Amino acid sequence: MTTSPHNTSTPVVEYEVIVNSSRLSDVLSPLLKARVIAIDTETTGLDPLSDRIRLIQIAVPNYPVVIIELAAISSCELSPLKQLLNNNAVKVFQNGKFDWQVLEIAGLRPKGPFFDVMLASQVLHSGLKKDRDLKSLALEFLGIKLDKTLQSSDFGGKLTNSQLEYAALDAFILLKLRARLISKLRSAGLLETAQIEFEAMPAVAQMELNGMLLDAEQWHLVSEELNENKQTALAELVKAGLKPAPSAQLSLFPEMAEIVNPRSSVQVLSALAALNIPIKSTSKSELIPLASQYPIIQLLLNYRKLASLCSNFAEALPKHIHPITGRIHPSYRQCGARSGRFSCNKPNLQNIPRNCTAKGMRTCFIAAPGYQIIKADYSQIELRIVAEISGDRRMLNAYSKGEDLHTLTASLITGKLLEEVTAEDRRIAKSVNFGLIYGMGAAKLQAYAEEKYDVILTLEEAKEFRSRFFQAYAGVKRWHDRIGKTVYVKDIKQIRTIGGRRRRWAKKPRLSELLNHPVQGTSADMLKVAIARLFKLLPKTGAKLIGVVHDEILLECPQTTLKRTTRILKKVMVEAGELYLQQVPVEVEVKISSFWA
DNA sequence: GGATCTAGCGCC
DNA sequence: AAACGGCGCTAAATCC
Repeated sequence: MTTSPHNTSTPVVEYEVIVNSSRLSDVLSPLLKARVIAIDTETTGLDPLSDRIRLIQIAVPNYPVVIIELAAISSCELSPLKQLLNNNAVKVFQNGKFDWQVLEIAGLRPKGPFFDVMLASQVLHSGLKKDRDLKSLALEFLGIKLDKTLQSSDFGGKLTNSQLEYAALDAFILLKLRARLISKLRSAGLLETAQIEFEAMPAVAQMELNGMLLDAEQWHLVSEELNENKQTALAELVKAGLKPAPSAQLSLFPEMAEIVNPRSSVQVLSALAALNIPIKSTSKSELIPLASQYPIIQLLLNYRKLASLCSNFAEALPKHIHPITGRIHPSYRQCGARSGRFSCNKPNLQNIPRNCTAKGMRTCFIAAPGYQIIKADYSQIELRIVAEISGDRRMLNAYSKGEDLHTLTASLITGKLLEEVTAEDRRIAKSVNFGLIYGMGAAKLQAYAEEKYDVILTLEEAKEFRSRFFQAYAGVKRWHDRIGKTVYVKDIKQIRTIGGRRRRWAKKPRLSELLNHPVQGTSADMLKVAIARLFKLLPKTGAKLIGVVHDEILLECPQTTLKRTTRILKKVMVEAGELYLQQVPVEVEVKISSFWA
């Protein structure tokens, strides 16, 4: 076998194909003693809910790879396999989330501890652009060239020898990769971070299978409301005088000359120029300051927002309802963001609008009959982490006394007493707090406050609030200065969270990125630890993990266990937070409802 | 004509 | 001296 890092030829792997149950038992029994087993599956497709396993490949050091033709074994004779998947050996996967899902559905749920070579490599070079498919990993870490042309070949019919060789090699290579990755992770101080990922993996896999239930009728009503509003907005826009600028090209097609597409920045730019409204771009930040002066600008912003809501959400989501389960099963990538945060797609349920219609879009996600949705989120977690990392005395003090930090900031930047702070002052303070912790400048703060919090500040006010913020929170200022030196003096290109999760940069990072990672990443670490622990505790409650949104966990819980489940959820989340926050209390807010509240 | 990039929207 | 960060999706624009 040729697997030295310098030899780039594809190694040849011994294997045996198992097509009957008596041989299955014989072949698997010596493997039961192994400490580490690598597992790969070949399936009839990529949807765990509708496709099936064709092959299960199992690789153990010093044994030929076992390739099990699953269909050839009757389900009552799978016990040797179940025994192996359920023992205490480390199970090595590439993108184990998928294998876990197909095995779970086949009644073959594997038991940890797990090692996922994809997650391990993502933890290792988080922030750098690297491919994470098995072929790339084999080449990068082992110097082995894999031929993946067979991966997309048809595993549904009669299998060729080269398909079997490919399948065997895929499993075998995982053992080599794990060994190499462990030593890389250890020397980078990333074993603990990788462990968090591995333990969260089955929770994520189960969460995807669980999915969320969308009330299609309510959704339809919301869509209609939005669509009507959009049509009205368009009519108003035309009435206000949005029409194409005269141009030679359009005059050739008079029937097109009457309509401007408000979503086309090119057309809008020339149309507004014809109305003598001077803009360089059609971006929101450029338009907002002009909205009070020109009514048409406000109408344009209004239309664009509605059009985007219609196409992005109203029309898109129902297409994702799964024909088998009737639920929406998005895909979560646990190392999707460079910070260690989750990303979510197909569809992205992490950016469903909150308050865009009378009824709301999130409220259309409902619990199944007999269930309720429990939503729990970490309270102001990023600010708490900033307090912990910066060691700012005033922030630490405020949080330890259970004070409201936004009100405190409002008092500090306006000079008012705490009890004199108005709702408006507090909104200003929120924008100041969230904006300035990562070093936002005064001009951007001004725009940000208006866009997100409906607060109008002059540039002078924004400057003043900015300087008062850093005076009031001198520890935060010192933290910024300290990290700033590491960029500009020490030229560092990596930084870590409290738990040690690393982010790297290929080129010089921006200060704001260096400030951000330890905060966002620590919050992600907490969430992952929490869902990993929940995965072990939830089965006895009958509750299911159905979603995560950065600092929020969503469970669908039987009515009968609501109290107990809520207690467990809260406890697990607080304890996960306390692993990282020593100086700041961790608070979790819970809401229970029949829908996503 | 299809693939890719950009702008602008949503979320934490 | 100046500086928010992290995502995904759709439609329009642009590239090849």
